[in-house]
Amino acid sequence: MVLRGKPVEPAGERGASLVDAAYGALKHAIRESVFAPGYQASAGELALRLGMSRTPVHEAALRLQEEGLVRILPKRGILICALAPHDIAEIYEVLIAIEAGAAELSARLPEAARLALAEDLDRATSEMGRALAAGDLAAWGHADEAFHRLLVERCGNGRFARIIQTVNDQSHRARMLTLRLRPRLPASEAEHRDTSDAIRRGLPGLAREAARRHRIRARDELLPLIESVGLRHM
Amino acid sequence: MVLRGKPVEPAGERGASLVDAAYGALKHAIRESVFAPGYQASAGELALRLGMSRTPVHEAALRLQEEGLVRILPKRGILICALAPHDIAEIYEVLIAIEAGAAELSARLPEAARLALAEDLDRATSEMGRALAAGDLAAWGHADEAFHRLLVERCGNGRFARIIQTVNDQSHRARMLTLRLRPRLPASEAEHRDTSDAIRRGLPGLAREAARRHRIRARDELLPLIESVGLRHM
DNA sequence: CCATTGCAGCTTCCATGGAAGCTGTTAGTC
DNA sequence: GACTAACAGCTTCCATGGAAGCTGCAATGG
Repeated sequence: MVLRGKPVEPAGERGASLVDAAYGALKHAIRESVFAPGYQASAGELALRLGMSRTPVHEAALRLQEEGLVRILPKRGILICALAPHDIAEIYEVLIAIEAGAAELSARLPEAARLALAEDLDRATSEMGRALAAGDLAAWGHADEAFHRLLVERCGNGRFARIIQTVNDQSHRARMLTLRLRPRLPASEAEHRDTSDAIRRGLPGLAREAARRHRIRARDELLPLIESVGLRHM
Repeated sequence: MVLRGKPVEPAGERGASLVDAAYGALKHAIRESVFAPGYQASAGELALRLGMSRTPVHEAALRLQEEGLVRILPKRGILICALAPHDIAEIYEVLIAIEAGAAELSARLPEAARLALAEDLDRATSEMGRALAAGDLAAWGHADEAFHRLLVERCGNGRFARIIQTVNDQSHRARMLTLRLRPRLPASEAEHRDTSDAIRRGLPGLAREAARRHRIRARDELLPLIESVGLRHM
């Protein structure tokens, strides 16, 4: 067995279970492209890097496979999955459907929760504006991510949050790549305000349409870009 | 270790892997209520029933936990998850959002695929009518299930199909229970026709709204029923 | 030169046993 | 009688080793 890289960060030991540690470390490594897509690892090698035996690594790989981040090739190894443009298109469809639903649900929350949520959403949107003015793309990305995460995590439907979490894990690498490609970043801000306003005012239909339009526009802007750049996988 | 029941069917051996066999057998057993919700099993007991060792059972349990069918309680055992009315509400929100998206996508398919799909959808709907006339509730349920499965499996987005598969696995037991409770089964038929017609004619907006209305009505009819019957979990 | 076969080296798959943790009960103490 | 502590019996968690399978290369036969 040959080690082809540096040891992977053991990732904070938060879950006390070795499986959780391996899961977190591997997921982090994949998200941050420590392992490039297409890389084929073996459980033994990863176990050595993480300082544990093969069993917890294998179980973590099963969880990651369930989420679509890796594929376990029987008797051959663990393959880091690549994303094709087609996958990005599918993922956007999921975002459109679920976030629209989440916005609608949010607009039906009790008034106090609605107002607090709209407040927090606006805070994230303002942060995007500041980051854009400062030319800080990374900060803009984080604030945008915060907005969308708030929307699904506070809408009251845990299954929505879970679904979004899964596709976000898959598409995180793509987002990092495309952040630099996108024109018209400012347009997002106005659409975010439309969404949070509708939530604040308790208008489910309007909130749903605003969230929907936002994601549809982003998709229609991004997909051609990806195709034109000729990214076959990422 | 005490055996509290008959052996579980080994379930067809389709995957050649013991993990797949265990996964299929356990999932089937849960869906068909061989294991009641709240039942707490141990990996050792299940392994004995399935005629294999604890490892593949444990790995199957991990997959089932990822899908929300069981919870693995550290050092205590495998708990079959129960569904509360709140979960049914969440699941219906997912169905509303995803199936509406699937209907829209289906209406955007190339004409040949659209026509073939609409044809198959109508066949399932007709089967529902026949079953209802014959008073065969089980057959009605199967045909209804076929309609909704066709809709998401043929829309072209594999992630939609996967999400629906997951929530269906969770809610299958509830569906079996509530089939007997529902009034106005015939209403479903007309709404199914609305959806398939819009798909046939290639009208995405109409298809989306038809699918959406159908699931919303079913939810608004079903949830109060469940609450009134006082089902705490199922 | 090309096709086939055999083999070496890798991998996962699965069984098994020891370690450690949780729960409920029982014995002991105030 | 009420409360605490220890323990027995259960469980999962994790390490490890043997078995079996896949791949690519080298040797062999045409």
